[in-house]
Amino acid sequence: MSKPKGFIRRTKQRELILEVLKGTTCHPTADWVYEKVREELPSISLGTVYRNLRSLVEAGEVLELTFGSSFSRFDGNPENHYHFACEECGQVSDIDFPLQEELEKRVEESNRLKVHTHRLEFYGICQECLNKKE
Amino acid sequence: MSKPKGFIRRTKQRELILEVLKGTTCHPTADWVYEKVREELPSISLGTVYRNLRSLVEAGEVLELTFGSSFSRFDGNPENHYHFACEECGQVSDIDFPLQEELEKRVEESNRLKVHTHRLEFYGICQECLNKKE
DNA sequence: GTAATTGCAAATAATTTGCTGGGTG
DNA sequence: CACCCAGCAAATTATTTGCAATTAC
Repeated sequence: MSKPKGFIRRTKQRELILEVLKGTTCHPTADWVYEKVREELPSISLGTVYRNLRSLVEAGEVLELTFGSSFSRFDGNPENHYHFACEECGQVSDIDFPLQEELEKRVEESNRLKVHTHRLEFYGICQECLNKKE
Repeated sequence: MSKPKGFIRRTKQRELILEVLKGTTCHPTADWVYEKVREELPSISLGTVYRNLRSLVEAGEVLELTFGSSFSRFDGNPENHYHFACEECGQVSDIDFPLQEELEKRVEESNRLKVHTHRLEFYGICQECLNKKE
């Protein structure tokens, strides 16, 4: 019991991946990281990059942001509103929360860009799953 | 030039898809919509569902939310912070904006659930792309 | 030594696309 | 009757996984 359960061994590959991530302000895709690390360590495989990114995210050392189109969910209400995603059962539900229009204005003021819309969502455990747990 | 450019023809398939979406509070995946519409119209194909969802989103009649894992971007900073995604060039950048911790509390209070974290991002045109346009 | 980790390649999973015939405006 | 759109299947894209060899601790 000396090693914590999710013990992560330190390898050249993992160190390089983390170094690349810490050393860039762009928010790279897995593939970009792969190409970058390959400059140092040409033999690394894409699978290794994916596996390490996953474990780094699980270890809380790296943030993952999902964009793009996969695993989309659709909502018949086209007005902007906010969502809650349960980390336990995967359900996504609308939440009753007023639209924060002023956030967009504040972002436009402090950063020089044009905001069209924003997306806000919360992650946690839904009521049903909370009930099941006790 | 009488018809608007992105003219959308009305078909049985599209009507059914929209009806299914408007008639549910869950936030279905494309596949769920497919199964549901198939109860009415067994001959519909999954490709048609995808194509229609896409055009409905483009027409602004439906919201698309992306969850899950595809097209992830990674961030070496594991602290929660907010992002801006440029709809023109696709770049994702950090924005300088204070963390709104109190949002989580407010959601927990008005809805009975446990919030672990939240995600807030803004979409629009970045400064560089704005400059290019004029 | 042993268990985590690697590289490689094949497998998945969600979504998109080419084609050809059919239905809408 | 032109052209958008359907169905079908094959193609893409991002990501995951099985396996045998390797390496960190």
